Amino acid sequence: MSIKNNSLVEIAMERIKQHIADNHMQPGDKFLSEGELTDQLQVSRTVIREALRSLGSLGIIEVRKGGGVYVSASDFESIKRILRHHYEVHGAKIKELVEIRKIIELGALRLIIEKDMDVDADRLEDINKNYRDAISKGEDTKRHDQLFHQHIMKEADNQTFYNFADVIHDYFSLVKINLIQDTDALLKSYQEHDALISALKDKKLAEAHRIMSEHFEPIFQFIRQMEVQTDDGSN
Amino acid sequence: MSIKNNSLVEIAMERIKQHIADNHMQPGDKFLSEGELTDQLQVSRTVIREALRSLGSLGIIEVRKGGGVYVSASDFESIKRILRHHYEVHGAKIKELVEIRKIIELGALRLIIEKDMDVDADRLEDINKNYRDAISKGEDTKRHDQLFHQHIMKEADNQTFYNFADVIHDYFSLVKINLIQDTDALLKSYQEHDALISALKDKKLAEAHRIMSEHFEPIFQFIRQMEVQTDDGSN
DNA sequence: AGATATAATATTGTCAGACCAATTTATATC
DNA sequence: GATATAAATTGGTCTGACAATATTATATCT
Repeated sequence: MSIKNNSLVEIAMERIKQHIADNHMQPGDKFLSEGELTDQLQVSRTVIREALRSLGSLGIIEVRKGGGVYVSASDFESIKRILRHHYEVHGAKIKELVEIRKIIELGALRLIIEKDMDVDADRLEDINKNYRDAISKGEDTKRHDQLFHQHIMKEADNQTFYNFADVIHDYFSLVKINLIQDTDALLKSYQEHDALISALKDKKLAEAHRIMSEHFEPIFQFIRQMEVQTDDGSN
Repeated sequence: MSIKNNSLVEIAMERIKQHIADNHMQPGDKFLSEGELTDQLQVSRTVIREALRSLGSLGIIEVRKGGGVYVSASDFESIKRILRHHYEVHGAKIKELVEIRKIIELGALRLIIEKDMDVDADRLEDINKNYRDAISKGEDTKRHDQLFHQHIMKEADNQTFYNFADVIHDYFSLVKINLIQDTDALLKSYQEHDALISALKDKKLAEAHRIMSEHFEPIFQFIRQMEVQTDDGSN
């Protein structure tokens, strides 16, 4: 409150946010139109439009041409956009991102087991079977692998955690990695998934952690190789 | 690329971002003015202004009245802003956030020990001594506690991880928790810090994890109490 | 009466021009 | 060469207009 917003646009943004919060508006609810806002806030349409445009790009509201203004579904799409731009301009340190992903996945296992959640083992095994089929048929395996890990995240029963993990994953997916895995490596990956499911069923945290750590080894090894090749001090 | 941007504003935003990325512009660099942009992109000033306003709120550029447009410092300040908005409008689930913080801190310990980093034990002990002094003097202890944990994050030698941890911490700090700790609890916290330093020096991961988990217990206990009190189904 | 097509209205998108406010740059003065 | 003043640049806000799209009301037909 003690912050003085110089521009009318910032004041308008604040007022609009306040209106959403005060009225406990939910995602999808229809908001005031530009005209109603100009009347209520007593500023020009220019100001209202810039405020709405900003809030739109922040993922707070959604403006539909001809349709009006709506409270936005509050996923973290705008955060992903920022990180995408950040990556395009400044790049990313792949090793750091993989370390983060490992921490997140280990964390998910911990949440599941410490909170004594019963995982949907059937679903996980189903996903993993599709993974194995894709491997043997030589199809695209990446999708199935991602689905497996994504589903583990979901089992952690923590929506905020899941959202952040999703943001990290989106950030990580920008990095193009040329890690080619042969069939043996893929089968090993499949077996690790399987062992992971067992460990989760038996609620053995240390075991699950050990398997997951092992599961991350190939990519760390790949990174180490890349670092040796390009030891020119860039990054 | 295949995404069709309907509005001119979105196209303009894309072009502007592209210009920053292509020219490898650094934070602080002067960008094109509104006039120059209207000339180059051949759209009205309205469109340019809404695009710049959006990019400004995303933390990609900074617009100074009378001074021009500048490439913004690219830390994660804008992400924090989004989460603040998100919190103001939709609130946050404190339990989920604490779980995330625990995962992050455990992850930091893992990084330090697995990467065989030698922690700056002197610095950590120094910080912790100040923490103890504040406790005995009845001063504000929170700052010292935060400093300790923040410094552990830094020791993990992963800037991206540190940035994300900082974002989470900022998000968490929005939640007002009325957790009053008496001197005994605070002293226990201090001793755990001390034990943590020892475990890090000796590179005992399991031990460090055990202590950190114990360190998080009081707040989890507090949350459980709150949940019992307000079991009316709201969140 | 109910479904359907059409017209009217509401709402957002873009444009142009004007003026104010703040900053930056150029100029004049000491 | 330093300083004060004037001019030019640049962003902030307002107004009015028209286009594009979506929603709502109306008329029409079965």
